[in-house]
Amino acid sequence: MTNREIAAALEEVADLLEFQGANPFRVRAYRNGARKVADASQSLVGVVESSGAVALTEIDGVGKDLAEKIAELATEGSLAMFDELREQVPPGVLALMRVPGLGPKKAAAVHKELGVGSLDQLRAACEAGEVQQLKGFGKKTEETILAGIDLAAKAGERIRWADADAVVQRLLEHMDGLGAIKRRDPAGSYRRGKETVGDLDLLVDVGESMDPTAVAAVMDRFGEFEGVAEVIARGDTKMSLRMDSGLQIDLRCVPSESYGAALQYFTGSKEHNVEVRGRAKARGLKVNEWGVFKADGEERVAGESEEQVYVALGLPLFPPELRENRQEFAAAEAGKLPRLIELGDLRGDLHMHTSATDGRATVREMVAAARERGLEYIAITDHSKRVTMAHGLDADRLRAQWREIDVVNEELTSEGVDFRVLKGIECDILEAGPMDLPDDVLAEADWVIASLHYGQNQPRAKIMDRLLGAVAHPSVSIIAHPTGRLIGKRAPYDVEMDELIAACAEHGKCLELNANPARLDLDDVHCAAAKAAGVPIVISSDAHSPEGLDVLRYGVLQARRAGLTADDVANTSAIKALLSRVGG
DNA sequence: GCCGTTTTCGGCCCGACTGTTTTCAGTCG
Repeated sequence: MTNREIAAALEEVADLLEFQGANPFRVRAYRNGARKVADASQSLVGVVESSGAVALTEIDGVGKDLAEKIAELATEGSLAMFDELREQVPPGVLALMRVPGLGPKKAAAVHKELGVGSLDQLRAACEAGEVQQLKGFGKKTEETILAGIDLAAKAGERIRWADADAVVQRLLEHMDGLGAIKRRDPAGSYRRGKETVGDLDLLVDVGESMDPTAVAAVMDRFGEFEGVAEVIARGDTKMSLRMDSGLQIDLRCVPSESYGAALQYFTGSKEHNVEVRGRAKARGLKVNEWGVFKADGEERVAGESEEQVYVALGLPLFPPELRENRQEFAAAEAGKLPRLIELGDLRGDLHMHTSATDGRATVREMVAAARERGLEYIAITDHSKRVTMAHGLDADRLRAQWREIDVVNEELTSEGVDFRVLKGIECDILEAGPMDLPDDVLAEADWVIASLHYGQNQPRAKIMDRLLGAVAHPSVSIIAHPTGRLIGKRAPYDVEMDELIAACAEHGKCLELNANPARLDLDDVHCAAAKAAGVPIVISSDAHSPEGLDVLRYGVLQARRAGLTADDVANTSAIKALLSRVGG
């Protein structure tokens, strides 16, 4: 089983236990375990095979029990306790808990009292007016549930960060200019730069005192945002909207003295905050969204700025991208919190296409676009001939393009421009294993990307043969979009990432972090694993047009989540250093 | 189910909002 599959199983165990009314802390332990498994950079099957179940207890939050259950999943592919739980809880009941407003208690009630075991039955029971008769339920609750059933399909659907960003920018533009707003920041998983975002949070500083008039003005303006379908809730400080698209946006208004605490709190992650609060408690302090307080009284120790909040707890101001309770607390204690890479650190872009294949611009136009964006070098890497739909290049057309690149480089040199174009190719790894172009052609290239576009559904052994063969090829510099996943659309191909990373380390090859917002491949966990193995990451745009270069920032955000510094990313180097570091 | 700078037992983050309630449970983040 993959780590992801093991994590999904543990997560479902937690759901089932929660439905049964189990000890909430036991439920939390399973959820926490699921997250740790999903975040693990090594394949846990491999860990269990080489070191046994006991090695898993090294993972923080995994004790003897969970270690044995994870090992059982890893070696057997199933878990006896999981199967028993599934027998006790009818299938379909878990879907009930995904209806907004229906948590484990209410879901259990409708199941126990009314025999409801599916969304269809729940709808029927609501429409028959049976649900409002239950103790603790009423007419309003029934209506909420009925509306929630329709939302259940959409709910849980996360949007890409880049799409969330578009909404955020529109929202900020809509809100800005209102005098009642002193400061404002989008928070939540958007601020942490997660590759997908479930809902949006906007935090607003309404001034020294929570002037009700100011709050009302902010909330009124918020409610007038274009595309609002409904106001879900509106209280004294908090308001929630649902957009036509189904996206939920939460607004929180806080006084200036609490703004930093609120920003810290609403940025999350939940797991990071649990740790923060636990640490506060150990220091005799209490943290909530209003500030840091002495545990025994009302005295506020911090709250105005986020930095003050962390400092009061003896912690550094963590970059939002690292706030996942993965390694950040340990790194901070060791004084090894990384200085994360920034967009300005990138000096080149090593993956892009031109109109010779499926791109829209010429080599010269791509050079101009890259120079406008402050880059010092690019590699032109069009598709190879196997990619017939894109009119991929054969050896002759490729060599013709390289002659053109020679001319462009000579022009740049004669104009005194410090910019260089590398002669590259995105060469397919054919279904049977070999590269799509002859070795002597690849040997002439400055930069060879190896990619897998066909036979993506092959079994793991075959996929790995192809990838490892490419890594060992003397002319190959890098594996592009190593898992092939498209976020929310296409599953990754069956890659044993540990093995691929180890091979890259052995042969001195790079792995790509493809910055296309639909790909972001490698993901943050795998990037961190590559870093740990000393494998350089290359952040690439895979641009098919001049504007396509602008996606680099999404890749940088993902790299930051992985804890990457400029040194971990090869294309932060000047051209000479790059080529001496990673061949070509 | 996990964990230990007062602990191997007894804790485990904290508050807003809603609805069904006259003081609180459930849900959400």
